[in-house]
Amino acid sequence: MPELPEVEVVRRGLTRWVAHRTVAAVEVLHPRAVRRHLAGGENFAQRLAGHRLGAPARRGKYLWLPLEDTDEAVLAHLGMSGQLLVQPHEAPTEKHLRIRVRFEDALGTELRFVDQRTFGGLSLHDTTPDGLPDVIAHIARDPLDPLFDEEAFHRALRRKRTTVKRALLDQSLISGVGNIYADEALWRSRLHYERPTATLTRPRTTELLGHVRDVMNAALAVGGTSFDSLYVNVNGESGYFDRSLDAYGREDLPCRRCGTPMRRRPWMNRSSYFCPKCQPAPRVTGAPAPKSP
DNA sequence: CCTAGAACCTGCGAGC
DNA sequence: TGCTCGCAGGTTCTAG
Repeated sequence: MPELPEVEVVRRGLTRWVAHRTVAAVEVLHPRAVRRHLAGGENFAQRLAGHRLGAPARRGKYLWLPLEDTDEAVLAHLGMSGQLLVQPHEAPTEKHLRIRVRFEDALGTELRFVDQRTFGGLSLHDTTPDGLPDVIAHIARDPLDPLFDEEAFHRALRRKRTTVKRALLDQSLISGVGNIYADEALWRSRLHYERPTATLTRPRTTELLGHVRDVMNAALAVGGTSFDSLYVNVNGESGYFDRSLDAYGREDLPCRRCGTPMRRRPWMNRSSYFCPKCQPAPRVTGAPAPKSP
């Protein structure tokens, strides 16, 4: 499941293999893969052809390739199963190939968007003066962004009446964190996923953010090794970081800190993994805090 | 306005 | 063997 580190690995791959190449033709093989491009697949293909792609950028789980001669960018989101692959023309067509991008040069490779579950997609958008595609203006900076506003994040946590894992997954507060790294950072912080955000002190927020950054950087360091010359490895499922996970997927296995069996709880149509001893449930779950003095 | 929960989608593995 | 069902989950939409 691609979260920030996996998307960053893809961005680096695109920087090396796709940046500064000129699009010759685009083939859209599944309409859902361009559903964010409201004018449709044909329009997407036509407007991309003939343009040179710039250096890929990323915010959270979104990445985009600016067009070098206009104020537009190709926006990509991998959803849960999306892959951006650089393949030789002659490579067999993947079962779930959704979009193919051919280039004018003679390098012999093309860019493929492959996506089994079709939650991801590509689209073309105008960019704001700071280079951000306009449709992701609501996405917060991610914790690896030097301009991430930690103080504003903490104030938002204090203001909201929600729980800490919900907040970590709220891309308008902090971007790039998904279910896996949320559970990892919470385990490292010894915080239960249902801890009300309004109870977090400033040092606790700082500690939590530190763990979010640490676990993402650790995954990123490992992810960098898993890609070879013709293949932009985006497959979150193959899981090079799997062996380093302390919480996610470890139901009934001993906590790596205290040995207590880890637990899994259904949570928002997915799962939360945690240590019942290191991460005790908050005493007042869901009790509304007094709003005015 | 704010928050919680459902819907979207497909393949895989477990259980019968 | 072949079927059903639960599960995986990021984002967006809707209901309350």
